[in-house]
Amino acid sequence: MKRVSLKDIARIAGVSPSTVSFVLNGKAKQMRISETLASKIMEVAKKEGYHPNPVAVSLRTGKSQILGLIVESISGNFFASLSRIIEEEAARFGYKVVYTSTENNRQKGKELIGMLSQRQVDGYIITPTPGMEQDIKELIDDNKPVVLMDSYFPGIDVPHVLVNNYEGVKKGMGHLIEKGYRRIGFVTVDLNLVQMEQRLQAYHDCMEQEALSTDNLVLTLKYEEEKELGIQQVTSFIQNTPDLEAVFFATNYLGLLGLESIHRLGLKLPDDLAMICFDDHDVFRLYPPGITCIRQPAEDIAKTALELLMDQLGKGSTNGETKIQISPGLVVRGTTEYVQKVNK
Amino acid sequence: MKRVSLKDIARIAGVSPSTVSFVLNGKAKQMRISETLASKIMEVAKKEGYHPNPVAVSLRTGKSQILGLIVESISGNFFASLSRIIEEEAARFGYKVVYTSTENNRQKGKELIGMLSQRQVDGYIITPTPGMEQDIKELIDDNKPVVLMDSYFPGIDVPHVLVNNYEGVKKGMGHLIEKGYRRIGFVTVDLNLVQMEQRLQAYHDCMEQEALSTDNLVLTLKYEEEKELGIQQVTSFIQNTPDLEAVFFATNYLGLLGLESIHRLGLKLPDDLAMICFDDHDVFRLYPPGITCIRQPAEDIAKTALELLMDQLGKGSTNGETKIQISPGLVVRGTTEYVQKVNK
DNA sequence: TCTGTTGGCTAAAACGATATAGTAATTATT
DNA sequence: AATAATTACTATATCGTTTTAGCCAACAGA
Repeated sequence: MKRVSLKDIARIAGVSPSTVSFVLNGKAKQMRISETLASKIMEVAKKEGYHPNPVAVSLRTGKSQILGLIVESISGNFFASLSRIIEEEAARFGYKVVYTSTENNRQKGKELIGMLSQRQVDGYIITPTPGMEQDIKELIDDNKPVVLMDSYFPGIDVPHVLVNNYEGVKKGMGHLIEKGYRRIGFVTVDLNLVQMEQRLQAYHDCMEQEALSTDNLVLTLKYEEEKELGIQQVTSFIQNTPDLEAVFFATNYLGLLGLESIHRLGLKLPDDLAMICFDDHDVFRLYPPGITCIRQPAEDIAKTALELLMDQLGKGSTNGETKIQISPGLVVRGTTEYVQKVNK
Repeated sequence: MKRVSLKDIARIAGVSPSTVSFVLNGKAKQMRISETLASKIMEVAKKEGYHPNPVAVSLRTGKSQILGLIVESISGNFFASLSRIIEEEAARFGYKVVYTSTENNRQKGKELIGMLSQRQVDGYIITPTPGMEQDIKELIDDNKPVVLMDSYFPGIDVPHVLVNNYEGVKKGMGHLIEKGYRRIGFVTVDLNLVQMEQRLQAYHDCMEQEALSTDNLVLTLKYEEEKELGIQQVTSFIQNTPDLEAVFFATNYLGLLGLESIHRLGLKLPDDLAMICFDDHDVFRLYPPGITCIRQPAEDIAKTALELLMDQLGKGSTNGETKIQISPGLVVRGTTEYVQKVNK
């Protein structure tokens, strides 16, 4: 059951290791190895069940055929499906994917560094968190192929793909307003990331456009906070905001907190309160009456991210564009379907 | 920004690479390198920011310090938390973890082989699916360290850790019966795995013990089936089973199907039907009135699995036992709390 | 003085591949 | 006929480590 090495099959075929290497790497004619010998070598290799040792290849070539995927959280089905698609796509290009998540070990950016510093990967797909800016800068200074997903840093020039956050919120707000809601609250988090800013900005713009006040209608939670504390803050926000008709949650995590809060307050969706959330979640589909949300097209994002990375790795279909925003979809469910509100 | 190699720091320190290697691997006194030289080398290494190239180490030693984790599905929070804990624990022993899931590429067992065949990992933690038996046999014949998680093959002698499925169902059934439910259905899947058999067996035993019939009360879905088809089957099962009072779902995936079915039938939990599920899920906690379930102690399972693996890798706290079953917990939520039923 | 031991290090061969620079034999060019 | 060019391969260095076997002093024993 011993692994056969290239040397082994060279010995068996009665040729030199170099020859075997050339043949097996498809450089047979380029190195003008005769057809007969080439096919003989192929045969031997197949018969002996030869598989190159990727570690040796990696050491020699400096390439690992591995991509590093750094997500915020492996659980959460947005990232889960992202990962799955990326894995599939990467496989088509002959790459494997290794995952790390920043949420797990709370050192966030630092865990990333650990991963980065071993430099074995050929490219990075990263969903950035605030602490990472410096590390990412280092990566690109180092000429490592990097693609940012789901967010980006305005200060650094690096390829990225994310959903059009502004458009997403605008769609959601348009829907709420069309349904007759006017007193619309917005719950967000103090994450210093562009996508969060864009979402909030879109909210403000939409409200302003309708000449609606946003005073005391925005709740900003702290990122590093306990879940329970978040729930309490949302609860009191809902409770203490007069005439609140609808709440827009800026992330699905916030939406889940909101669900707990609403549950505790004994409010009925959407009769007592309408809700909409940026980003979908299993729970939103199942939790009656279904939570209306802005859905990020995971498949598009993942595929695009991989394309951008492959471009950098020289396997690209280079269409040139490196900063891509993808249109999100509005998924209307029960929490915005209270008919009475329309006529109010 | 170039990587510094061991050779570099040897040159800088004015010694041979061997000496550096010895010092850096803590073999200084064993190889009787003088204290002064040793500390000088350490200093240089630190100053130059030396990190050994894991690829080279791996090639030379044949060890990668990487563990392969093969789960059924990366999404699903049972596996998500398993992975997280395993990653943490592995780090304490100096191992990294790479994930693969069998669900993603539907070739299941075959995807595994791809992973296995590259043999770069030092050990395997696997949640087995039916097709894998042969592959796992090969692994252990090959003397690779393997631990099975969440299930095992009675035919092969390999360390494993899983929840005590029999006990789990028994707990759940005991709870239902205590609450007064008698017409209890059981929804399972035709997966040919011990844990599924044990769950079903426990159900039958419990019913028999109470002298209750199980005729037409068991629904077995096909594993490879479309989700929608599953929902339809569960729906018609619930609809066509007279006097059905409660349903025990054998996995959380089935429970989710059940939830959809119940939702579509417009039944109210637990008034119209009680439900309990093996294995917890985010949705079960949030979906009103909360789904009662049997919870697998993910942390215990993960830690134990890693211990078993470390035993095989010679870093063990070897207590000898290699086949471990862990007691599950009963999490009572709203779906089994319909007070009227008790007095029925 | 010669041999034996020990201390303190280094040379060099792996690990399994790839890629550059040859080499020997044949064929083409002038 | 002598040189150049081509064909069909091979020798060898290299990637960055680890590890076995040695080497050279210095010192001890006889």
